[in-house]
Amino acid sequence: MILPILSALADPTRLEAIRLLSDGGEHCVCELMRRVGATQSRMSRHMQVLKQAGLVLDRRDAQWVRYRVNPDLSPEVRAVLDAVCHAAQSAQRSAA
Amino acid sequence: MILPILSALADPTRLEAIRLLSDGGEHCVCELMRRVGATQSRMSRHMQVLKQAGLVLDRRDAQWVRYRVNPDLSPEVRAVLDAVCHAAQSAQRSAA
DNA sequence: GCTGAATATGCGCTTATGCGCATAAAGGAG
DNA sequence: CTCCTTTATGCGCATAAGCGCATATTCAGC
Repeated sequence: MILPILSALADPTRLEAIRLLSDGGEHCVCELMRRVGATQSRMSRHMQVLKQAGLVLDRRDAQWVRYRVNPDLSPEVRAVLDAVCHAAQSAQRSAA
Repeated sequence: MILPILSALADPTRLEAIRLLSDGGEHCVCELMRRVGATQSRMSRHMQVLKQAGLVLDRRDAQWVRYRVNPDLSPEVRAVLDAVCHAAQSAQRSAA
């Protein structure tokens, strides 16, 4: 279903987080919270929401938890994510 | 900004409504409410949200108000909308 | 085992969201 | 002017969402 996906993306903290993850790499919570400007608990909870929506996967690595975009997204959902990230990027560019 | 767009789309009633409008035509509130299965006030309010987000335009025609997808959406937003509608349609197809 | 860093979670609070109900407003028909 | 249809809106309510704070949990290093 696309609705939980949209709900998950419709939040500034989560949108920024998944935009950062869209470089294809893995990023831990502490890095995301620094770059997004969120507190620890807030960042953690938002990542849970993205995970629950199936948009991201996490992996324990020592004391860190590395998040990445779910590589097995359906083509349809993938297209939505790409379009959203592109639109977010364009908006940011024109604001700069 | 893409965030209000996503918030507007992240609701079942609104998503279904804009999916119906995505045939490119104009549709009045009474038709939308029937096809979506919503009460009148609910439908009216949801259409206001879509309008506020810039996704749709409305036009008074006698006692009806005809809604249509905003033809002047930026290409980026248009791409998001298309991807979302396509994903919603696919989900519906596989559920049938 | 102890300490510190990284992450998750329980709790209470505040605000936003969606709803129904009733009513107002706008316009056509007689 | 009156009545009917269509649409919008004020109001109150119930629930969801997001937040900070404190605390629990997990793991590495000593």
